[in-house]
Amino acid sequence: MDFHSVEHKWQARWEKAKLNQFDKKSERKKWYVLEMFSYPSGAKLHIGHWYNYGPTDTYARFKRMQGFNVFQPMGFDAFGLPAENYAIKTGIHPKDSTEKNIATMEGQLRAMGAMFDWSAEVKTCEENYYKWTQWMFLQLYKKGLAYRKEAPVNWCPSCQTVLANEQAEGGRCERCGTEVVRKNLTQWFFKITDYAEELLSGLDALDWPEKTKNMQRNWIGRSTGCEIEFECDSGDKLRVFTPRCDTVFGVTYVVLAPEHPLARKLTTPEQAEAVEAYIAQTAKANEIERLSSTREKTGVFTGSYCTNPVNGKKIPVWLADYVLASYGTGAVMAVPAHDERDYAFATKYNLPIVKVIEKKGGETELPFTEDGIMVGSLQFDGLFGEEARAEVAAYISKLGKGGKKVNYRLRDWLVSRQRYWGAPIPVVHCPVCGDVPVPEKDLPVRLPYDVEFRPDGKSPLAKNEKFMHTVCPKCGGEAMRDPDTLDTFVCSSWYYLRYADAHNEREPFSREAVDKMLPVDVYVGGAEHACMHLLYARFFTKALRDMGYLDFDEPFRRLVHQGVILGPDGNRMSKSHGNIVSPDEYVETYGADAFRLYLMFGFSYTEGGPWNDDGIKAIARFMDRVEKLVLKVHSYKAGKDEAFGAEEKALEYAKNYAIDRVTKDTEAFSFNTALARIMEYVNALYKYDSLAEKNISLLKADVRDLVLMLAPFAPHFCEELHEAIGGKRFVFEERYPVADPKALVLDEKEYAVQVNSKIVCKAMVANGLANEEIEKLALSLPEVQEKLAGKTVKKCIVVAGRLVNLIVG
RNA sequence: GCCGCCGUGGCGAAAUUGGCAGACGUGCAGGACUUAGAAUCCUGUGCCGCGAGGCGUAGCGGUUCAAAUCCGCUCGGCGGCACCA
Repeated sequence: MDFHSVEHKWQARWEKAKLNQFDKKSERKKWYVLEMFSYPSGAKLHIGHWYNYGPTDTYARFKRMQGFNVFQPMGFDAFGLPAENYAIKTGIHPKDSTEKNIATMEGQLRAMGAMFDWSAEVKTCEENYYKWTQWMFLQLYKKGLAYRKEAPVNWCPSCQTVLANEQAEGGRCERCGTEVVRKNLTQWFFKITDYAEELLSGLDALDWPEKTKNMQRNWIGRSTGCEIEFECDSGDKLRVFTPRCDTVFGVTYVVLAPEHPLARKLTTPEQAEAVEAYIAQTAKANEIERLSSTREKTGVFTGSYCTNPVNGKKIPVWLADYVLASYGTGAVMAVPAHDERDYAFATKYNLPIVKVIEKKGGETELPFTEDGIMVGSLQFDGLFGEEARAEVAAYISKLGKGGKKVNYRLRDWLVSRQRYWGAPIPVVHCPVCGDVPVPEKDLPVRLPYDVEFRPDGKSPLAKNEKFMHTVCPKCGGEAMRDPDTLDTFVCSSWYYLRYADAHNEREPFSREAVDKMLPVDVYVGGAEHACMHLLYARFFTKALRDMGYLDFDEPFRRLVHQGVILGPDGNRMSKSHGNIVSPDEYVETYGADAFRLYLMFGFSYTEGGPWNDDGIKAIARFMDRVEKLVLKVHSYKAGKDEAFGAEEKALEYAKNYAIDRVTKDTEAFSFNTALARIMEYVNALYKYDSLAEKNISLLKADVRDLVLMLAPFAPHFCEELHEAIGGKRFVFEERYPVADPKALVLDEKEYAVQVNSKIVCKAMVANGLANEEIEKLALSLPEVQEKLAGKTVKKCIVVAGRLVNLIVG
C-alpha cells in the first residue's frame, strides 16, 4: 500500500465530508476528548506530540465508532516566554514567529490524520481570544478574587529583566549566569486560596491518577492546628500557628520571619544594629537559598519578650529566616525539645530546651517529634496525641488566646508578568481614582505590535507611550495602563470552555454551548501540569460557577497522563544529550499509521520508556499481514450451505474474545494489550484460512470485523481496506463491533489440577459442572491418583474456570 | 528529609486484581521456499539439567490451600515536595 497517497486521499475526503467536526445538531451523546493544546515552537512535531495525540485520537475514534458524538478540538497556547526570548535573540517579532510556527504546526497536525475539529480552533494570542481572557480577569476582579500587592520577583541585574522561576534555577540567570536578586514590585494576584478547601475535597470524586491527586493534595497542603496568641511586654500581640499545640508548655522562644510587620517594632535600641543588619542580609538572599533546608539556620534576638499564655512564662522573641512570612502568621512558637529545626536553632544560640512530651513506653530522645504523652504541662499531663491537642486547643480558645485553625500551603496565584508577549492586564491606574478596571465594552486592551521587547530594565509595554497613556474610565482624567501582561496559565485556564463556542463574538462562550458540551470527558496530557495548569483550570471553573456562568464544579472528569518517550539511551530527549529521535523519517518510511501503531504497541501508554527502532518493522509486517489477508479473503467466492462446526465456533470465540478485550483495553488507554489481542485475532484468522474446508461467508464477515476493529488504531489504512472490500461509507461511520456474550461461552475449559497447591496436570472441564463433580473428575485422573496414594483428601478448592486444588495429608 | 510510584526472560512488555507467571511482539536457534540472499512461512525458545526433576517476578521474612499481586524490613530506580512550624 502506498501510505502517503492513501493518507492524503482520506484526509481530503474526511475534510470534505466534515467528518471530524462535532455535530451540533446530533442527538447522539456528546463525548469531549481533549488533549492539552500545543505550544507553537519553531521545531517540528516531536515524538511527545505524536505520543500524546496519536493514541488519544485512537481513543476518540473508537468512541466515535461506538456511537458517541465526539468533540476533539485542537488549538495553540500561543503566548509565552519562548517566543519572546527568541525575539530578543533574533529580532523577529513574537507575533510573526508565532503565527508562522502555528501555520507550520497546523499542517503537521493535519498530516497526522487525527480527527481534530479545526472549526473550533483556538489561538490564545489572537484578539478574539485574549479579549475574553481579559474579561475573565475583570470578572474575578469584580468578584473580589483579583487583588494587588507587593511581591518579590527574580531580577537579573545584568540582563535588566525579570526572570521566571525556571529561568533563575540555582539562583543564577539562565542566560548570563549573573546572580539573581529579589526585587519587590506591586503585582496582581488571583485569590485561589479562597477555594483551597473545595479544590482539595473535590479531588476525591475525580477519575484522575491517584498520583496526580496526591500531588495536588500536597500542593494545597492542608494543615489543621491551633493559633495561639503571645502577648509582648510592649502590648503587641503575636499570633503563631502550630499543628502541635500539645507542645505549648515547651515553648522557650518565639520566632518571627524577618519580614514580619512587628519585626522592627519589637526590636529594642540595644539590638537595633544587629537586627537591621540581619534583615538586610536576609533580604539579599534569594528565595532559592532561603528555601534550602540544608542551609544552617541563622537568627537574631530582638531584645523583646512575650508571655506564654498557658503558663505565664516570659520568653524571648527572635527573628530568623527559617520562618516564612508567607505561611500561617509568619511567626512560630519554638519548641526545641519536639521540633528538629527549633532544636538545631536552640542548640546553636544556647536557648533552653524543655521536654514536655514523652515517648509511650520507651526512652525519649530529643528532639522527639512523634506523638507522645504530655508531661510538665500542669492539668494536661498524661494526655496523648490527638486527644491532647483537642484539650489544649479548647483551653486556649477558652482563654481567648486563639483556638483551632486550618492552614494551607497553597498561595495566591501571582498573575502579573513583566513581559511583552501576553494578554495585557485590563486595568488603568488613575492618580485620582486608583486602580480602575477597563470597562468590558472597551475590551480588548490591544497588545501593541510596535514595542521594544529587548530588555532594558522596564516592562516592555511600559516603554510604549502610546499604549501606556490613556484616560481614566471613571473620571476621564489622564491615567496610565498597567504595563504588565497575564501569566500564560491564565489563558490555558479556560480554553476548554472556548472550544465549545470558539467563534462567539459577544461572550467568551454561551451558556447553551457549554451546558451541552462540557465538562471534558477525558483529558490527556503530560504529568508535568499536575499542580499548576490543572489546579488553575479547576479554580477557574469553580469561580465561574460561583459567578453563574457554569453549573458544573470540575472541568475534567477523567484525566490520563501519557508517559514520556525517552531517547534510545534511556535519557530524556534533549539537544545536549544528542539523543533526539525525530518522527519524520519513520513517518516518511512507514507512514503515519504505522508510526502511531508502534507508539501504541511498543509502550505501556502511561509509562513510556526508551525509544527502540526494532518494533516499528514488526508493526509494518503486521500491517502487511492484515492487508494480504483482507484482500485474499475478499477475492474468495462464497458457497452455499456452508458448515458451522468446531473450527467455526473456535473462530467466533477468537473474534468475540478480541472484540471484548480490545473494547475494554481501549477504554482503559491500554493500547499495547488491545493491539496484542488484535494480533492474536489475525493469527486465528490465518489459521482458519489455512484449513481446506472453510466457511467463506463467515470468514468474510470476520475479516470485515477485523477492519472495523483496527480502524481507530490505523485510520487511513483501514479506510482504504474498508473501501477495498466494498465499504460504501467511511469506516468511521460504521459501528464498532460488539462482542456476542453467547460466543464467549465455551463448552469446556482447561483447568489446572493441583495437589497441595502444586500443579499436577491439566484437565478439560465441561462448562457448568458442579464443584463436587469437578472434584470427582480431578480425583479420577491418573496423575492425581499417583500423588494421592495412601492419603486422604482434606479439602478441595475450585476456582471457577481456572483450577482445582486438592489438599491432601 | 518527607510523600508517592516502580523493580517480572536477551529486549519492549502481559497477567481478568490473590488462582496455570512470561500473553503479544521482538531477538535468537532449527527447518521450508530460493542458485544465493532479502522477504515470506512453519517449529522451538524463562533458567539449570541428557533426563526424571528442580529453581524462578530485586533481596530477606510473614499471612494464605494458593502471592509478581497483601503485610514488614533491606537494596536499587523514578517522580513530586522540600525549613509550611
